[in-house]
Amino acid sequence: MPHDSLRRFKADFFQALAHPTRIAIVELLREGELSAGALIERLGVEQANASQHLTVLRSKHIVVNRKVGNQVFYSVRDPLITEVLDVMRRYFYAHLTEGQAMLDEMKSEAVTLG
Amino acid sequence: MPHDSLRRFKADFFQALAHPTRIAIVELLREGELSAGALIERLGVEQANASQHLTVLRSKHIVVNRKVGNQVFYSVRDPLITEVLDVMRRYFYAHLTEGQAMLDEMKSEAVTLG
DNA sequence: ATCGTATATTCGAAGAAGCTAATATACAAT
DNA sequence: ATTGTATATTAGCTTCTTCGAATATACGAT
Repeated sequence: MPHDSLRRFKADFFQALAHPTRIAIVELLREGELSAGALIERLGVEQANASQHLTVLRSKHIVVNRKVGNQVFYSVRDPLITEVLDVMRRYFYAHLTEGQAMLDEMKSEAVTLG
Repeated sequence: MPHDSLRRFKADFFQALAHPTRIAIVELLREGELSAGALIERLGVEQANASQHLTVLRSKHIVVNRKVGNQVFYSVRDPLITEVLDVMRRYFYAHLTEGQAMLDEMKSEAVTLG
């Protein structure tokens, strides 16, 4: 099959986003960088677990980090990623009759994110 | 954590695309519907395997199918999905210094897909 | 040097996803 | 009714993912 290594690359990217916590991380970083600690607090998951998810996102170059003293600040590497999620938002919105509970969440999210 | 079921939904969607063969399927269906047989031939994978991947895409409503006699024709359900992949293409193109072999593939793919 | 805080890594268990081979279903044609 | 073709499903195995608990590293403060 041609284009195969390219498709592996694409699949890896999708795989990186294929977890609710990792989506939450990217969405939290929407407005700018946050420390690992701040992320963990907002995510409400185990420290080790969050760190593992950050490792996944880092390894696929979806987020980047910089160290400041004791802390590590994360941010999304490329605004295109946020844009991808925005296009997807339209998609999800168009098809959310397939899960009514989420529609309500979606509306309040719309208020938050504009 | 709020928005969580929505994020599960999104994650499921990404998960559905997190495999090279399934990406290939969606890309093959770009120009219109194809029978399962035609897909399998172009994919060059085991019949059962392709069928399983189609089941995954169907279960996440990414593709739909219609039966015609003996055959089953698949198509992408919503053009937005193709659009998502197009935005991603820009993303991949912007970051493909991380895998040089793919850049060449990408260029020939650009010829094919315009 | 020691202690505390922030973050990362490793390990082992549990579950999910993927593959192939085999079997099943559905329809067409004879 | 039987046979052939197209597609789907199941079973068993292997590999990948995720998690929490424990441990390690890095840095700052005392």
